[in-house]
Amino acid sequence: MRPEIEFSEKQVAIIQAAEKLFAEHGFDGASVRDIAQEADVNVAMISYYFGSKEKLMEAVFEKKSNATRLKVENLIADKTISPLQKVYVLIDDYVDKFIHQQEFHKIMLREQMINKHTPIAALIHELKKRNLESIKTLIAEGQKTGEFKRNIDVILMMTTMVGTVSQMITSQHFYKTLNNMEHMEEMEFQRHMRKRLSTHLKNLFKKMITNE
Amino acid sequence: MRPEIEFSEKQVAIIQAAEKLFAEHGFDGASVRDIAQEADVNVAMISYYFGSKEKLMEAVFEKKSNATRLKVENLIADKTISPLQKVYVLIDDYVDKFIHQQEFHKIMLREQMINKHTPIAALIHELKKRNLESIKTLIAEGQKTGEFKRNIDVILMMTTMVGTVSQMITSQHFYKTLNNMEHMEEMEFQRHMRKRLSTHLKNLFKKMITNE
DNA sequence: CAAAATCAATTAAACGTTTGTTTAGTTTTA
DNA sequence: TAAAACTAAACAAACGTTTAATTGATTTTG
Repeated sequence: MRPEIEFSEKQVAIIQAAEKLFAEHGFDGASVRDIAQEADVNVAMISYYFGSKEKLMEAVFEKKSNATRLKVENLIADKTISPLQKVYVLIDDYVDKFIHQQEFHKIMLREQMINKHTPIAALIHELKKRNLESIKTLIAEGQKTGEFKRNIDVILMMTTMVGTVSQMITSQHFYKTLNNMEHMEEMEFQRHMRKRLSTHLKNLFKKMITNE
Repeated sequence: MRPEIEFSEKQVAIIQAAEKLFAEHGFDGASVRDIAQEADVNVAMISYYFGSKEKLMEAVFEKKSNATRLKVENLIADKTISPLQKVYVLIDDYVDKFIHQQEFHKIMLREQMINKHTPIAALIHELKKRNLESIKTLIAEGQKTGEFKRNIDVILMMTTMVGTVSQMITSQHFYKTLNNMEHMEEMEFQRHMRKRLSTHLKNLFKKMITNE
């Protein structure tokens, strides 16, 4: 296990600025000069503290992935709701998170697209593996109670969930013009997308995993 | 309708080189110098003939999208197979194309991720809209024969198909290590992926669109 | 018909910009 | 006073694009 690293005030400012600008403009789109300006810090401080832009990205990602991991593990451990309800919460959480942090998730998608084994790809890998394990135990739980059927392909099930949401976000401009929603307020459109994605995925998952 | 443009020998060489290198290294990853070398042509010829790297990409994309459009339209018009079989063929074709031209499809994904209304995004947009129309008529056909049920959300259905395949390709390295397949031959792994994706999507679609 | 002019094709080289990073100092802190 | 924090400036590499000159072929002209 990695020891927790203490960050100074300026380091935190840099990480926050990076998180914001990476999320808004992507990894390549946010230059170190932009980030330094946003954090009100000299450009050289980024290399000084983090070594490189890439390492800075790792720090940002590590911060975010810890939160995600905890949330999923707490959901699985919850004894007050049924396995199917947990799956529904999982879907809603994922849809919400992706919609509200679109640009940041796009960075993750881009990073996974590269075949290179970058440190960031390794971190994403680690997070996904952990979450997949949690979800497998959740499915097993549902199978024990008889709610879920046998022979569920959990990996492809998750691939479909992540893929559907990603694709929806990725092609949202296409979706907008297709439904004459260009004029719609951004917030309203996000609510619409959230609802429609959630409904679609819950229907899909119910058919995939339950006995009728 | 756009008039067909005649390309000289060198222009064709450039387009082919670009198609190859874009597919192997992505848009940013393939420099104009690399492309010029591959086509055995001076760097300046790219700007001279196509105006810019971006415009070159448009030419490459346009060439490819014509083939796709024709294939889908021919499938829909086929009177020898049932609507459900057509959907299955559609799935297989899409899975195959994506698997065999992974890097090129990644370019399309990246291009759609950018919110900017680039000319390439517009071309993708156009192609997708056309294909979506074809598929809607296919679904309507199946509904008329009673094979398919009413109230099918075609847009989200396609989002799930495209998204699932994209996500599988995008995270294939993760998938490999998860199943201890790092050692597997690339061709064999592709066959495996193709089969598993195809099966999963056909199951999914059958449940989504048919009455039982 | 041959010479001259015109135009597209082609080239090597340079341009201008942007990028992440490093250097060589200076200031602050302990 | 020594180490850490911080800075302005320069650096080096890569990129897409443009320039200016040359070649080759085709057309115009005398």
